[in-house]
Amino acid sequence: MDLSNDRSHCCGDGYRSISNGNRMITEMDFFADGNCPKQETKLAAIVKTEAIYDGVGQQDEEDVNTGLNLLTGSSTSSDHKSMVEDGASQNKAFYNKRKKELELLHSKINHMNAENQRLKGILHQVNNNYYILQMHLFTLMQQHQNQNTVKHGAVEDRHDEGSITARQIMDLRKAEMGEDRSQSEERSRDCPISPNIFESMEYNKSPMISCSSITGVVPVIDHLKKSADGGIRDHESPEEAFQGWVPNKIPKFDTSRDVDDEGKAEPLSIIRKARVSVRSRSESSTISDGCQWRKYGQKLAKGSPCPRSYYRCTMASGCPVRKQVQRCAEDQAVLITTYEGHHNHPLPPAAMAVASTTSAAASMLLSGSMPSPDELMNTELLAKTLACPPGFATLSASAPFPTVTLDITRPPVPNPSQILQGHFMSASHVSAQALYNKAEISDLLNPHQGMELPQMIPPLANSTVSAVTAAITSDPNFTAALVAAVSSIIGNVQAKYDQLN
DNA sequence: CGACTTTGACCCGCGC
DNA sequence: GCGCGGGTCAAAGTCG
Repeated sequence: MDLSNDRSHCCGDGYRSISNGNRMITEMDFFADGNCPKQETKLAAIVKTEAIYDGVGQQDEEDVNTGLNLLTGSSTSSDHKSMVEDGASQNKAFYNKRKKELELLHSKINHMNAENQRLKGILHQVNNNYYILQMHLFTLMQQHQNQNTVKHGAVEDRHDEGSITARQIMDLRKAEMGEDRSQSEERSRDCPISPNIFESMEYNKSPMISCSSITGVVPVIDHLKKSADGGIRDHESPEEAFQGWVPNKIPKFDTSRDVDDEGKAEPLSIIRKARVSVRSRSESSTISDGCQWRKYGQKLAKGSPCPRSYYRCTMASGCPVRKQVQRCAEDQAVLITTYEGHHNHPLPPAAMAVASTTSAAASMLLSGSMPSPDELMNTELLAKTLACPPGFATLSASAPFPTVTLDITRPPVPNPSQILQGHFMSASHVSAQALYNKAEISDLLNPHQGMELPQMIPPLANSTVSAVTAAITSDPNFTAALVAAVSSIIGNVQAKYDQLN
């Protein structure tokens, strides 16, 4: 570019930019100050910087090396000095190039951060909508239940509808016992189920220990509860939000959690105390359910020669989940493991397999989508619902809390895939037969794997059980299956909602 | 030495 | 009010 013919630009603002497609060429006119050097330096002072437009568009405004000697005003400098300055100019050009690349990356990072923030906003919005829907659902269910209580009374209502929710059970008992508000609060641990409902229950024939764990479904219901209260309370920490196991001493000091504004017992509080008991045959003292447990106590329960062990989950500090392990008095080969509470941490796949089983059983009890307990006791529809053999699942009310017992010590049924599906993926779409087949193969390859795993599947050997668990947890569809299972549980609530409308 | 188990003591709810 | 039983705590013991 011949600047000799461009003097008209020299005394302007000193800068001139030429846009050329995606390339921005900037010229800097060092003669702009009006103090034009002599004619022999007319070739000096051309500065070109090139910046690549990245869409965001930042024009370079930086110190640049002119590559020329602007100070001497003479072309008679020594050759040595010229060589040194040439090297310096190359270094500076390299530095400038790196700096531009850094700025380009910085620009891209900013762009990605902006996108990340946008996605976070969308996620937040979706979550909010989800919580609002949950709140609406629970409010409708509560209104519906209150109307039925006023019109018909809880007992008649139960028969009229052919179904009963956990809340209805609890309210029924309160109505029968005539509890006042303070009593309700003080007796937050009381059995919510009327004893006469379950007088003929199978529990009396096969004693079970009184504690258990529900993982998976309870957080959802807990959230319903919180939503109905107008959202998560400000004072609630994340740990409190996930609180599942309520130690005996805590309700005494914090019964407000279970009592609403009207002083009625919180309908869903009992849900957190629902329990799932698993009866299985095991030689070891405990069953391996994928979680880490720490024993914190042992008692010799009255009426049983076998001590009862108490464990707490140690996979995360403050995890409220407890389990009790006790051998059956009648058949000491049977190990009864009872879970209560829900984990406040992610579960490993192996634990999720068991958790999904207990969750499915608990959801049948707690979601209200099942027939009345009377029907349940007589026809064991729960077992049918869970695709399990007769006698697999029973509902207990003799214990202080509603308890579902999954008896997996029963004789085999013709279709093992049905058992698999009922035990592990009661609500999933995973092909149980495929899992069974995979398990059989795995069993042949590794017959002694995981001998301490729970005997979840009577028709299969212990090693096969572990193989099944491994097969499930290694299955690429496992996550999808879990999602389907949880969706099904939530779907039970949705079905109830649809039924009410 | 830390993690875990054992075990007696303690707390609390409930029935009498 | 008292005793019983279930559940939990915490110090002591055990193990790797």
